[in-house]
Amino acid sequence: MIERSHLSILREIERSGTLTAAAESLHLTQSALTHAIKKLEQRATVKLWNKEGRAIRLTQAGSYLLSVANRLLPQLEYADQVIERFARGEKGAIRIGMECHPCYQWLLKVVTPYIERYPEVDIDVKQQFQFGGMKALLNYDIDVLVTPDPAHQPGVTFKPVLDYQQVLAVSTKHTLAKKTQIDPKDLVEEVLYSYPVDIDRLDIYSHFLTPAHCRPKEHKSIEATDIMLQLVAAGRGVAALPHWLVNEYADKMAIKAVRLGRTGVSKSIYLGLRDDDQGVDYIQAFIKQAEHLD
Amino acid sequence: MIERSHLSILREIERSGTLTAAAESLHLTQSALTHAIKKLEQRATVKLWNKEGRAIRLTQAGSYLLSVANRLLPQLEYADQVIERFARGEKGAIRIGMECHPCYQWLLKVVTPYIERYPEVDIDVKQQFQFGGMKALLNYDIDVLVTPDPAHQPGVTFKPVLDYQQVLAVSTKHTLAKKTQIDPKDLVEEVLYSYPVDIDRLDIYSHFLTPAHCRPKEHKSIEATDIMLQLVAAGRGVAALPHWLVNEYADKMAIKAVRLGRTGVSKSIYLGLRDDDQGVDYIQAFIKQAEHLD
DNA sequence: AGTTTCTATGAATATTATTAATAGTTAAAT
DNA sequence: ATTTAACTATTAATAATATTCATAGAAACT
Repeated sequence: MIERSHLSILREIERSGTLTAAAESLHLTQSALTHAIKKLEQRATVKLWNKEGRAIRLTQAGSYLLSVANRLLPQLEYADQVIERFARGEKGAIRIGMECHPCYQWLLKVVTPYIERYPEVDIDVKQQFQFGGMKALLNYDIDVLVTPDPAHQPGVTFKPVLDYQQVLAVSTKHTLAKKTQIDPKDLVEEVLYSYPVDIDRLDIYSHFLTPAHCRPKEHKSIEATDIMLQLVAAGRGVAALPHWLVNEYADKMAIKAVRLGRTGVSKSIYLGLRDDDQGVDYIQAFIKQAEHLD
Repeated sequence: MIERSHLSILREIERSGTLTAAAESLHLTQSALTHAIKKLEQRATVKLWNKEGRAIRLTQAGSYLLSVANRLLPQLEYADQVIERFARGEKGAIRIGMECHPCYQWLLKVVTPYIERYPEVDIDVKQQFQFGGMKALLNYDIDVLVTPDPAHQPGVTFKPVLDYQQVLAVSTKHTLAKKTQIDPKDLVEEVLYSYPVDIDRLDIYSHFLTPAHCRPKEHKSIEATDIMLQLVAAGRGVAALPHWLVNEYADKMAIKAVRLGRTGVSKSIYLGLRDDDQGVDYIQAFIKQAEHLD
């Protein structure tokens, strides 16, 4: 069994030419090195060096092993380095699962500064899960779950990272644009756009319309935020979205954000992660980055 | 420092799924394995596995190391095999130095059966040495020296492998072809062909002409045996060569071998090798092959 | 609940690696 | 030819490491 130490010895003896010098740079005594090569040759039952006086010269078998050493040692040394970076929490991968459509815009603001500080951490964002975000997390398909609905579950911890108001995005020319607040009944004659998710997971229903027993004239779902807001700007309908998202688009499009109800609809975004990963540096750093972004 | 054993552990745990089973196939107790992975993780200060109940699952760092294991272990295992073959004397290389021009034909007859029995041994034949064959041997430029002149030197041993008569090759139409033996004075009117080496290393001089104070009318040197014998067949001259070599060509060409002097000129070919290599199986086998070829 | 299977742990032991001390070689220097 | 300095080998002692034993604690299965 060729061990790493054997390869190191081969390489170092060849590099330095004498056992004494090689022992020195291997942080061994000359005696230890002599013992080591003796044992190696005995176990392999093959001579690796011919000793001529004090000169030492590789046999054919030794030359072969030296070539193995020169090929494999650098790879092992690189692996050491990589593991060290893992250990220092510098290296890794975060697979982020998104269970919250508009959060993508927000996530970008977290990720952008993060990847500058942790260039060795790979970021991967997934938006589709076969059995829901929580399952994906528990099944190690993702490492961080971005969601507005924290579900309690042993082994997973959620942290709120963003509080915001859900507002109604309307065209600046829309009659509702003049109001300071929207009442549920204001929407009964409107076309409402939303992302394609279940109605009971839409806050505009669960926290606003349904309690008031109202519903919009029509409800259309659409995936892309840009297009949704284009349609809103064109007066084709309204959409309930985070205020920061609407404000961002308000510069470029003829849209406006109006508060929902008298007190507004408050929401939070949570990051969920496995307790396993609590101690992982670069994940901690990611959470921190997200928390300090209000 | 990632050791080979660590990589083996990584791979085996992943392969078998449980520590107990992995320990078994690593020829360890479960306890030893548990201790080993604990120590590994401690030294690297990085978790390589997450234990969930009795299930075990690689962390990112662990997955990385596993990929290293899958890449490097096969190479180490192959190296083990190669070293074993070296140890059994099956594998190696013989660099043969030729100091004897006509011996090349003879060498072929040794090498041909040899390489069938030792397919893993590389054969290399060198004909030119900067400082002579002995120096080449001592300097590890060659491993075996084929020579008619064994020179005593500590560290090198010569073995005779072929005894033969040096004969005169003449055209079948030549007047000398009718003689049963050649006298030195027969050559004073002849053109003598030889290989391009020093005259004092040519037996026809040292053992035949010079003792009789004779010399040929003309002496021409030529490298290629075939062409030399073509010229002899054409009656352009005569050449002193081993009898077996002349006999071999006598089938195809109009040449004949005639004994030199009353008793003939006897020669031997020797194989020289370093005492170092005395114990090397495949070299021993080569010598044997050469010896049993008379 | 009981049983089996797996993992973790501490202490004892066995194995292996390393050293110190020293003698023996070799090559170079005088 | 002797001396010196540098290197290698060897033995016995010691240190470091790996492995086991015995056992307890979890988790999965019946």
